[in-house]
Amino acid sequence: MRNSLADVVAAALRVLGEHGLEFCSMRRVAAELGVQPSALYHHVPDKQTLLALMADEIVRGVGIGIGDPRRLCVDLRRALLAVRDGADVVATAAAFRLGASEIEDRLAALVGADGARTLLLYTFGHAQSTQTRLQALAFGVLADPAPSASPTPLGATVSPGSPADAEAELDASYGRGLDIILAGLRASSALGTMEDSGLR
Amino acid sequence: MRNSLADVVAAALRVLGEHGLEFCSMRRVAAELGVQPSALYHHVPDKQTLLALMADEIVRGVGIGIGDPRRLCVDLRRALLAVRDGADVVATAAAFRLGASEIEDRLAALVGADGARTLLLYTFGHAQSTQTRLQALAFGVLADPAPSASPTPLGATVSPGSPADAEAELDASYGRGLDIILAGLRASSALGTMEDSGLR
DNA sequence: ACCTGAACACCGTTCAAGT
DNA sequence: ACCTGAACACCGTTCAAGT
Repeated sequence: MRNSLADVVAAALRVLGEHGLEFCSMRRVAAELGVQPSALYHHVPDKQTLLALMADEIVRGVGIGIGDPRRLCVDLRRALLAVRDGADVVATAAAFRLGASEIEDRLAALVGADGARTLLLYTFGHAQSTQTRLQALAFGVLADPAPSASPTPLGATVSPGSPADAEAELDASYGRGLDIILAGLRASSALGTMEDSGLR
Repeated sequence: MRNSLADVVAAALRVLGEHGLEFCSMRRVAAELGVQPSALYHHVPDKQTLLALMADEIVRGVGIGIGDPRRLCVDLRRALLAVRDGADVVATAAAFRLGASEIEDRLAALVGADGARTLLLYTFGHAQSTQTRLQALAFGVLADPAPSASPTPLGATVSPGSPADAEAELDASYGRGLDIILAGLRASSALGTMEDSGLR
């Protein structure tokens, strides 16, 4: 045997990390393996399936042994941001396989199905926004050298300041939104609407 | 003159509605106008810009004269779901132009910047999930004729039941998540953390 | 089991040239 | 101002054939 399915997924993640989702084509993954494009179809039925396997790998081991919903979300976000365009890959795959994820089940056990869904969608959306924004910043697309009437970016309450601490502000922004949702879950469970658990 | 920018955007929205985002290529939009692909580049610098203009059109007029954050979100969701793949188009464009949207500004005036961001990301994410899911249902991909150990779909607390009322359950699912976030905003503003307004 | 080689039906974008 | 025609450098996927 020459390449296994795991080799293909690993190569795809390498291409993703080095070139981004836009250039993570079947042909480039094949080239990364030193193989013809058609060879990939021996391991995987189509590109969508390969992306789903990559998503599984990206979130593998997230929140193991974490019983606190807030820390679980923060850990998921960390995993999404750890690889280039990771949030996009996982969010797209999750849109098809929603409910099939282990993370959602664990979150649902802590805060209920509605709370889990709300937390996950928020976490995916914010992580996607974060990666898009940081990448644009790195490319200088959002250089914004006119500090006069700059529109307030989503997630930044004040002006972005130096490019380096934009990430810190995005982290804080995520945390504040997370706290809003968790406060809402506490309020709802206090009203007896939800199964109350894990919200101390 | 033969075609205006507005004609191009209108044609693109027609292609989107009839064939979906996957097949909404520059070449197909050109064919819809009876024109060569290269002709589009007289009106628009690239495809990304065209998608952004389509997004603007999809959300145009959303929440006009609506002072209640909940109704504003519901109205936005209605607009996203009104056109095929509308949530995808708007969410992708919004990821680049976050904060530049009028809707976000209006929402921010009602519930603060953090609340606005949280509500928007949740609304985009849930609408994307809804459209993906309903389309898969229509194609029979999620036919799921084995009612035994079916995994619980994200957004469905119970089994999907008949295909027709899946949409109603998704609407209700969206509403419950929305109420969680709004309850969190009320709790936070009661703590004096947020500027309190519009949350009665 | 894993891969090659060749093909099919597409993409986005550029650019000289036409009217 | 708006468009054509032709080209460039790509896509995902299929399929017979090789080892």
